[in-house]
Amino acid sequence: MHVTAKADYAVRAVVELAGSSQGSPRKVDDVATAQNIPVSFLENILTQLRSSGVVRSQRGPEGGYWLAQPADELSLAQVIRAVEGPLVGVRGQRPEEIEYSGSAEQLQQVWIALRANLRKVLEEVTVADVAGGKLPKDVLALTNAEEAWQTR
Amino acid sequence: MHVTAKADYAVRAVVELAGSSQGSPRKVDDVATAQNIPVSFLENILTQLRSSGVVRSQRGPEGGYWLAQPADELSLAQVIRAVEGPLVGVRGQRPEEIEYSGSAEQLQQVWIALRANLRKVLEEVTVADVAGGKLPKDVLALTNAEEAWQTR
DNA sequence: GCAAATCCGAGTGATGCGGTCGGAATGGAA
DNA sequence: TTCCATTCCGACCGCATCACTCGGATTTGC
Repeated sequence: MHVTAKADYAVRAVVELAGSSQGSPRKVDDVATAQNIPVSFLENILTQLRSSGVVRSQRGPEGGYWLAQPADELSLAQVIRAVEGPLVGVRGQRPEEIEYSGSAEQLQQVWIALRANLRKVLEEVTVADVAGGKLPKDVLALTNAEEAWQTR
Repeated sequence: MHVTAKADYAVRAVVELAGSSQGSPRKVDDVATAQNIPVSFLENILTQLRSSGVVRSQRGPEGGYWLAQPADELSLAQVIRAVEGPLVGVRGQRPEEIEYSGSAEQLQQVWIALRANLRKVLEEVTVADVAGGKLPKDVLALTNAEEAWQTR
């Protein structure tokens, strides 16, 4: 259950792009320094985001990157999938592919439920939500229960 | 967002233990063949589970492993934490430890919300639930929405 | 004392993570 | 047409983690 640096960077980069003026593209160096991300790694990530259709790019001077869609139509799930693949995997397989036998049979449903609850957050929250500082209220409700902040 | 083989094996092993008679301990080889887990790896895992207090053990002939607590008081979260550490990490840190600045500031709350929703499943489902094939109804509700089984 | 089991730590091959680097292609301006 | 800023692309690299294995040492029951 680990969010990689790449996924974290990807989301932050996209959020940063959402905060820019729509007219002109944003340079990699800009985004990198704004979000404190290693430049050449970010270059890498943005290329991946482009080939997944999340961002567009322009070469040459005055070039750079911008969002391919309006920020309020782009979910965090889309961004993360673009760089990490499937949201959740169990031993490298998707939850619906794995099979258990015997007393652990119900386990598959647990993983499915897990993924469903992950999606509830990541599919709903858009890049615009994060950039604008206004998360959906049911997501916010999850963070308000103070036990949510406890370590365990 | 990846569930490792170790975590999967740990849960299955514990579920298998829950399905045994309470009187006598269960041998590693038994559990391994029942759940199709590599024996020496499982040995490893059970040792970890024991040092976390999830299972107890007995050495010598007639020895083996059994649950340290009633199966209906043991959550999947406890088992997973015993072998994997914290349930969710972002770039190796816990969600409440990381700090963002600028336009990505709200991201921390997203990760917190994510974890909260993960916990909703893993803290609630007990080993007894899985072994008995009766998951809590709100967890089951998550799997009933047919979109839960879709790939995306 | 013997045999059956757990205990324990070290080791191992493959894979992925978190980047870096060197150029090639592209586009705008002079 | 010639710079030069920028993206594009693939290769590479060190390190950690993953998924295991192995060889004994220790405990326990008979």
